[in-house]
Amino acid sequence: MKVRRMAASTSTRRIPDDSPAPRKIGRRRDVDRAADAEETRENILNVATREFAEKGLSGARIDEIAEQTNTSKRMIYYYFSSKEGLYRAVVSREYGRIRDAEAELNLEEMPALEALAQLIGKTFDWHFQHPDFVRLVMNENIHFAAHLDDVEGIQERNESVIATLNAILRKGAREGSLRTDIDPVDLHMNISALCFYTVSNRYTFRKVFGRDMGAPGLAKQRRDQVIEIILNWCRLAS
Amino acid sequence: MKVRRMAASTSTRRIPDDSPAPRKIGRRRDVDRAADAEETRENILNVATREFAEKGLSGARIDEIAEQTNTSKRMIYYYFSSKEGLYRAVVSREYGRIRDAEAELNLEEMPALEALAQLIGKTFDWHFQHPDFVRLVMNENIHFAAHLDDVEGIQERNESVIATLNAILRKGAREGSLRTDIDPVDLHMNISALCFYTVSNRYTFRKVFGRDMGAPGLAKQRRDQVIEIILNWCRLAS
Amino acid sequence: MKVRRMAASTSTRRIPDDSPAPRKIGRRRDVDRAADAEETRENILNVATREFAEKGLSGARIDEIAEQTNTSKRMIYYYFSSKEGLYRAVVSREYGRIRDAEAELNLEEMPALEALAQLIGKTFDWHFQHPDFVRLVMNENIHFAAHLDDVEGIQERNESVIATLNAILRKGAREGSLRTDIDPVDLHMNISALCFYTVSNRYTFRKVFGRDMGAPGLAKQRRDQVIEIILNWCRLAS
Amino acid sequence: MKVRRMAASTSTRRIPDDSPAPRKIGRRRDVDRAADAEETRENILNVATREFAEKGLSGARIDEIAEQTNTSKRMIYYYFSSKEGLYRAVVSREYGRIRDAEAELNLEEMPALEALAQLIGKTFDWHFQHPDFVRLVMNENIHFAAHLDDVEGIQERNESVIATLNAILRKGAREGSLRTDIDPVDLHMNISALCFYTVSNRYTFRKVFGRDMGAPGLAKQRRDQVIEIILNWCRLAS
DNA sequence: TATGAATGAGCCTTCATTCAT
DNA sequence: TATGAATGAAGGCTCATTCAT
Repeated sequence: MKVRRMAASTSTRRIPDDSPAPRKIGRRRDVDRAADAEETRENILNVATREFAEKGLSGARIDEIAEQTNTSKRMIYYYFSSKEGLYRAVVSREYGRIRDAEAELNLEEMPALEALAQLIGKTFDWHFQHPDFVRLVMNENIHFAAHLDDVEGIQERNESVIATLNAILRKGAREGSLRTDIDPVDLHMNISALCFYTVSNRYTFRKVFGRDMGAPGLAKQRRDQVIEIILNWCRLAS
Repeated sequence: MKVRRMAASTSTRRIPDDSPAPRKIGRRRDVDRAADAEETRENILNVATREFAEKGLSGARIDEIAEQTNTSKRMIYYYFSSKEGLYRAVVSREYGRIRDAEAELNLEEMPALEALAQLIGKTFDWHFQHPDFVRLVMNENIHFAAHLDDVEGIQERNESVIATLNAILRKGAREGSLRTDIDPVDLHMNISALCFYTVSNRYTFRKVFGRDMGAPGLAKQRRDQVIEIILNWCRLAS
Repeated sequence: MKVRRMAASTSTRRIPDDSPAPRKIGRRRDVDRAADAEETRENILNVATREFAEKGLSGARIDEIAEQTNTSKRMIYYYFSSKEGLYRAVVSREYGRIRDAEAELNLEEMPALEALAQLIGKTFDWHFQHPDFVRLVMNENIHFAAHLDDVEGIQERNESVIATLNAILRKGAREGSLRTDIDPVDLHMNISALCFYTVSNRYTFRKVFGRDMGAPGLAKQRRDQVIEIILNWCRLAS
Repeated sequence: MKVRRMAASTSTRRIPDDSPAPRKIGRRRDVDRAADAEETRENILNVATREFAEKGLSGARIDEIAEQTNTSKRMIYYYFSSKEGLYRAVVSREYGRIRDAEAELNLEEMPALEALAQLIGKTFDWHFQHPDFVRLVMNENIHFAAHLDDVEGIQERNESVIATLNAILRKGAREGSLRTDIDPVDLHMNISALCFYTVSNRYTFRKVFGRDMGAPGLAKQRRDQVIEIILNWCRLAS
């Protein structure tokens, strides 16, 4: 006997992002179980990432997550033990994905100013393309970052940005193009602030000031402005 | 008040802020009912502001709010109709409180650069002293600012900052101290971003980079830095 | 401080009937208090009759009744003590209104068959014009007529119909126009059944059989048919 | 079952009817789960039918229904989504049960008058034995038949009565025993009215006229009278 | 590994009723 | 008499989680 399906009415304000769409593929027969298991886990995580990003930890519903999944609710508990466990896994994975972008930039070969500009631009783009990550970070701050404890290697991984910025700053010092009294963590903080806010506060800012920072047209301008602000701050007045 | 006791008080990570503590005062006899009613409303709003800021819309519990109140759960519905109605009232009031600070500054009498510096500092201080507001704004963005529609006069009130900034920019132009190609909304956006992020992302930033942007010692330095960054951006290179 | 008014959204399927519309008249100053009191009572009863007829005893809301009244909720309790007390007063008054119509007919001067036809027609019309009464009677039967105990003189008043029918039957016997083996209570029961059902089961019958017994056009035909059925039953085959 | 105990069992005026008593049987081991599910559904429906018939939609309490059930309140929502959903299912099922009785009668083989008499008698008996159905129909009319929309095949199923009556009328025409100007829907309406009213208005009629139409002794007489009235109406005067 | 059925605890909300002025 | 504020009790409904197969 089928129970009437609830209206579900998921939010209509979905904004586009690059999260991989949860695939509803059929079971393959010629692949071993382990692959299936990994696939199931990924499938659950993808769906959960969206839900948690959109509704927050307490707003998300296990039932709704399960429904969008290839598998059943039971599997969520099998793999992640609890709602919070799933949330933690989502946050953990999302944090793990950050900071892979800078590696591709070959910053060492550029002058410091250009390297810095490139890095800022890349950071801006990354935030802009990952609103779900931004939302998850907001959620984490609302929960006082309580679920960030056991994310393996999170500090190490993030320290690579600081190292990169430090290298740029030192090269700028050698070149005489950048100030020498700038702390790399401060630098990262300010870059982050300008990039993060553009995505995180998009909705309230639009309602209050009538300007949509996420509108495609404005994004390019905003990107340039962020670069300009940071560069103006770091540049050595000549 | 005989309310069912909740499972556990989860609010162990409270950070201090300046929200007025809900007063548990006795009934005054020489004051008419209307005053009591207003007092009851205020009392509920104060408690609810804390709870919603700390747990979010779906995370907050009406029972827990009622328990910290002078009145009963029933009165919450009497005055605010629903949980969302209460949340809306909280957000509305909180947004109404912003932008009262700048008026005290007498910016007109200062040179543009100093006026701008003062305004930035004031904005920084305001965010720093109102973490609950910052958290509520984060919540609103998570909900796509869905509850900001009927906040009366929200745009008008906030436009006053833009007007103030515009006045400063024009005076700076006359003085020859500030660039003439800066849009006041952009200016506000960047000031906000740097101030807001300092409070909003405090917890994740501390976990990931080991630096507590909200620590009393660092706040002063951060304040100066934000001023410096914005000023460097706006200042006319001489 | 005004509490936001609820949507109220009262049913839109109201069918027209002749219940006196609750008057929202201003207070008259030259009339004594007693008259005002009686007026208030009447006002409340009129509103309550509608609400109870439309929603039933448990479906009706004291708040909604009070809102449509000239006075406040407190007055309902002042005059009627409780929701059930109000319901009882409504039922009582409604039952008191029935059986006033036949008196106007001057049945004594007609031949039995015509008198009977007139009485049936009048009964049909009365039901047709008082759907709220019909609905209240349905409600009472759902509650096993538990609130009909203390309606003063209810039996006496209703016995007058039986007496009238008895008179007609006896005249019919003398005339040789009506059967002599018909019990007046049975007769009333059958007349009532045919008239009552036309109004009471209007909605389900329409949904199930596609025919609206309450449609203006059909009512006249139905009236004639009811008369025909009863007359055919009572008439002495000649 | 550990459900909060309700204030008082108000169901002291229960009248006997033939609804199947909710079975409190133990779990069978050799039957698959699906059967249990169906059983649970049936169990809930049986209890709910009684409660809704007795108290109406708004008067019935989900808690009280759950308490009389083999399962918990939660399961009611699992299977029926809401109180109204449960009510709808009850009404739907109850309407689905009607009109199964006539099939057993072999009316085709009888003369028209006898067939009609048998059908009326059967209809009377059916109403008499299903007071809960009658009460539910009263409730539905109080709600303007709002919940009868999605009862699948309700019109088709009920049209079979009309078809049966039509067949009888045509045979009567051929035989010269019945009038030819009688509409089958009208015929059904009048039969229904007399049968329905006998059950539906039992309680008010008893209070007002002192005669209990549902008393075992009177029922037989009433049955015959209803047959007589309809037959007298339809019979071709010879 | 997988799934439909089941559950206890508790959450949001409503209602008839009363109080203070 | 009249009114806005207040209330206890309970009512409908939801959620994360587990069980039986």
